[in-house]
Amino acid sequence: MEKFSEVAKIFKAFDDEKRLQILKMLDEEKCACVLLESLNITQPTLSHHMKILCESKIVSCERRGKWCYYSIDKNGIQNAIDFLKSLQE
Amino acid sequence: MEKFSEVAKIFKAFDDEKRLQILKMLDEEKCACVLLESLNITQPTLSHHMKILCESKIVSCERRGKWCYYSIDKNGIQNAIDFLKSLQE
DNA sequence: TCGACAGATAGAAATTTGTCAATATATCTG
DNA sequence: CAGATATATTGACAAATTTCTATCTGTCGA
Repeated sequence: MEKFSEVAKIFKAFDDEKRLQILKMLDEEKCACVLLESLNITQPTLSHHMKILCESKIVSCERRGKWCYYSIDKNGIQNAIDFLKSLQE
Repeated sequence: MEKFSEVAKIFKAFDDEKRLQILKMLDEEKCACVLLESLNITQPTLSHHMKILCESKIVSCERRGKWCYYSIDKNGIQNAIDFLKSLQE
C-alpha cells in the first residue's frame, strides 16, 4: 500500500522549471552560491527550492563551514524511477 | 538542449494525489465512468485530471461511442524515466 | 567579541491549481 | 428529431505555490 501523498511530494521536486534547471546543474556537487550566480532568482528563492529538493530526498546537502554543498541523491531519484516503472507493468 | 517547461509539465502529472490514484487504477484500460465511481470527486474534476494526464502524454484516451477509455501510455512514462535517468549519470 | 558573509525564515503579493455547480457538447436510442 | 447519458467546458472560489523584501541565524577571521 503506497502513500500517494508522499509520492506526489517527491514528484513536486520535478514539476518546476527552476528546480529542473537546478537539478541539471547538479551533475557535480555545487555550492549554493554557484547555483545562485547562474539562476536568475534571489537567494531566498533558491533557498526555498533547495528545501523542497532536499525534503523530497532528490538532493542532499552537506554544510562545510559557511557553505552548503548540494548534490544529486541518486537513491532518491531511483525511488522516483521505480514508482514510474511500477506504472508500466 | 531541453525545454524545462515541457519536462515540468510532464512531471505535474505525478504531483497530485488524485492523479496518482488514477494512474494506479489504470493498470488496465478503464472507462471514465469506472474511475469516477472509485474516486471521491465530481465528474468535472475527473475530466480536469484526465486532461492533464493526457496532455502530458502519460495517459491516452480512446473514445468508443459515448465512453472514453483511458490507459497508461508506457512511452510517455518512459520519457519521464529517461529524464530521471539522465540526472543520475 | 565583533564585523562580514552564507544561508534560512517570515510575511506579503501575485499566480497557479484543485474543486465544485452549472452548462455545453457529443453520441446513442427510440 | 427528442430524450437520455457520458464527457468537456466555463466560471467562481479556496488553497497552495512562487517570488520578493526584510530580517534572523550561524560561522569564520581579525
